[in-house]
Amino acid sequence: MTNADVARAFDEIADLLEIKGEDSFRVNSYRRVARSVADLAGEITQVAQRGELATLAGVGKASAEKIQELLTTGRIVLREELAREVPISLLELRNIPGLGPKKIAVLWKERGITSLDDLKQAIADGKLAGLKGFAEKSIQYIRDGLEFLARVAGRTRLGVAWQVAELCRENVKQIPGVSRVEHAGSLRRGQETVGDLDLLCVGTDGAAVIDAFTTQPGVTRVLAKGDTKGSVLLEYRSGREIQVDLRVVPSASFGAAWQYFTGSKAHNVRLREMAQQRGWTLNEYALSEVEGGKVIAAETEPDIYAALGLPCFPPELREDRGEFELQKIPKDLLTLKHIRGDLHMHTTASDGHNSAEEMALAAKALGYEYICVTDHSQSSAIANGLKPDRLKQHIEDVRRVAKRVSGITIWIGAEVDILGDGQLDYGDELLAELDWVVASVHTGQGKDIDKNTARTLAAIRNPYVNVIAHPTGRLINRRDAMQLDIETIALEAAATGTALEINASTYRLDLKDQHARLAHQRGARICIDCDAHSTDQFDQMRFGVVTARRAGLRAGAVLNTHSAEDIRAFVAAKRSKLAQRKR
DNA sequence: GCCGTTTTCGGCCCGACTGTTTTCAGTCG
Repeated sequence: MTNADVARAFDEIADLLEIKGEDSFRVNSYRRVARSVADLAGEITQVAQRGELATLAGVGKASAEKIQELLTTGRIVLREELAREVPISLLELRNIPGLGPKKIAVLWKERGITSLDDLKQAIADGKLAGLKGFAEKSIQYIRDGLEFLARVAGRTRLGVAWQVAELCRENVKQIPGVSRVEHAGSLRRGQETVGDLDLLCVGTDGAAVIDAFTTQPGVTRVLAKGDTKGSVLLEYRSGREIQVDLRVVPSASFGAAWQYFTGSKAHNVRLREMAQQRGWTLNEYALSEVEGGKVIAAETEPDIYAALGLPCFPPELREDRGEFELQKIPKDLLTLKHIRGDLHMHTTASDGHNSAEEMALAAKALGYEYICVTDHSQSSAIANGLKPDRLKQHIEDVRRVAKRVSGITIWIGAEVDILGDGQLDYGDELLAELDWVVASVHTGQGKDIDKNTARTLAAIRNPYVNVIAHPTGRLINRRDAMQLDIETIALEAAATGTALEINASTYRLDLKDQHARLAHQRGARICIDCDAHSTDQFDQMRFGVVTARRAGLRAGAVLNTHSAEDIRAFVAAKRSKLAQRKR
């Protein structure tokens, strides 16, 4: 049973209670438990074994018992009782924009609708006529929503969302009277996927700005349009749409609005509670006194946080995952500027699109001090992996490039497959000729957590392996992470002097934020790499950095913020240490 | 259902927009 399974069960209970019309505070407490478990870096099963369930935020005695019940029996009696009262298939309807628990309850109780198909049929048959709260416009809205669901499945990857948001920002900047435009929402917080895009702007004539916004190229539907807020569906690629919201706010309250719309929701709830304790209220316009409405702070985010006695949290940390316990934000929290090189990339020798020289020149142009070329090993046949003789030739080729290109250190390494039994795809003698070795699992990711963990541990113990790349192997929106005991892996990585990667490809972002945080806490060094297959993919480093910031990593914790000398020393230390151990 | 340097009971964040409303409920973020 995974953390996600447990979280889903609690979310379902919350959904069912909500449709049933249960007290919203009770509903919220189940959602809180779901989020707490989903955010957990370790395994919920292990927390349960240690008897520490009730120490999780939002988990009290009753919830702890239900988690335990789920882990031992595979079911929660309350959930099954609810499922007997409320058809579980009703939950599908929650994905339709505009349908919340109340309206779903009406559809169910008044018309016997229990599923998406029921709903489509009822609309087609005109059965919703005369239903309270469902006039013609609402029905059309639901019709559109059903279509939207069919077209847009799920959340958009950060990398894609970022590009669309930048385009949108440029469009809004061009609107007359607009003096400032910023990203907000989960995009600004650097979440790995985003549901919609939030933009914030200062403009002289709100209605005119929203008017221009809702008629920009690519808009397929206007969801809302007022004097200060507009919401549209934007087609950014044929058949792919994303919702974009724009708010127009006064410059004097920009900070309050930016803070508010950046979220996260949970972070803001905590903040407003703190305001309340001081007799203040916080909304998107200002932090102000409840009595009389005197404004305490509004213009900038730091003003607002400072008034509440808090440091101005970087957006990436605003998730209510413990940031409020921080006294101050470390000055050296990782930024893109700290990154001095990239140690995982591919060239035309395997499945990349550029030569080693082209990659080196592109990296040099970014100001990098070093790179390592790491093409695929022989088992990755689809990726044109190198057999030993080809690798030997490749080593010579890259060494020649290294001599030819000045101003950047060019190392030769390999991304070596970790085979099913934990053995590596090249023998130690060949690995010893490389400057740096990336090891990763590409095939046979099974369901057995112990097996997966043992396989990776075996690779970590090889004296030549310097980093485990994309440790869980997930592909966002495509393939789940392989079950892995990250804590054990991190401890062994720390003990052996092996780094764990944050793969910055926006398909991966692996380790993810919470895993990176745990790995760092257990002493493992983190290395952030783009896994670039072409020169333009170096720009994904920003997303790796954002992920590291969400993990709270300071520059020093990340290996490739250090000098080339330090990297060499890191490699040498492991080789000599494990060689001694063998003796 | 959770939680507590004002509390073990009584609270639990806030506003815009929409549609169907004669004054507001529901949804959303």
